[in-house]
Amino acid sequence: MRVGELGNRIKARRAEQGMTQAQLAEAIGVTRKTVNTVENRIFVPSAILALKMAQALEASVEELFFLQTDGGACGD
Amino acid sequence: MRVGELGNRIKARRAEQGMTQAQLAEAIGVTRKTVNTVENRIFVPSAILALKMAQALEASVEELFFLQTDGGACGD
DNA sequence: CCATTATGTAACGTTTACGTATCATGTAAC
DNA sequence: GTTACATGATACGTAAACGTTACATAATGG
Repeated sequence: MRVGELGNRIKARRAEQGMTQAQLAEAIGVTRKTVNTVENRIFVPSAILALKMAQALEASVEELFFLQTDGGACGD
Repeated sequence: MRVGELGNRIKARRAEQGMTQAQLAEAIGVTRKTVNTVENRIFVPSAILALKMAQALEASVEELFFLQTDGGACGD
């Protein structure tokens, strides 16, 4: 599975802010599953969700999410 | 209809860069319809598309897209 | 008037985001 | 061992993103 086009630094930013997945989910009005699956790159979030996550984690969208060429050799 | 949560400045940025919808679409690898419908807020783009559009238009995602409270009184 | 270009929009189909609910795992405290 | 918390992951369903194709419209220029 795995998305492969969109990388993110959600987990790291969350840790820096001392937030759990559940707290982040609550802060932006989605379920914990949504935070979890985006964080683990099961699916690509909408622009709205990306903006909200960035806002809640006090980062820019570009700091939190980034496109990746998906060369392949990168062990997850 | 209308999304109502996500505003954008795609048209203005496109004009500044002198790009048509078709050119922008080609630049980011989607159809013109996709550019058109996102620009006119028919639907919310994915984070990938938002990042690519921002990149192609030399803007940040936050410059190009923004959350709106949808108060209503704000004429587009 | 006719051709071209940029844009808006609609129908139809496939894929996928996201919610709800649930279970499994690892860790820490008791 | 069990209670609690944080995380990972699944099955199922609905709604929406996005592609393809096509047509309508305005603005421009021959």
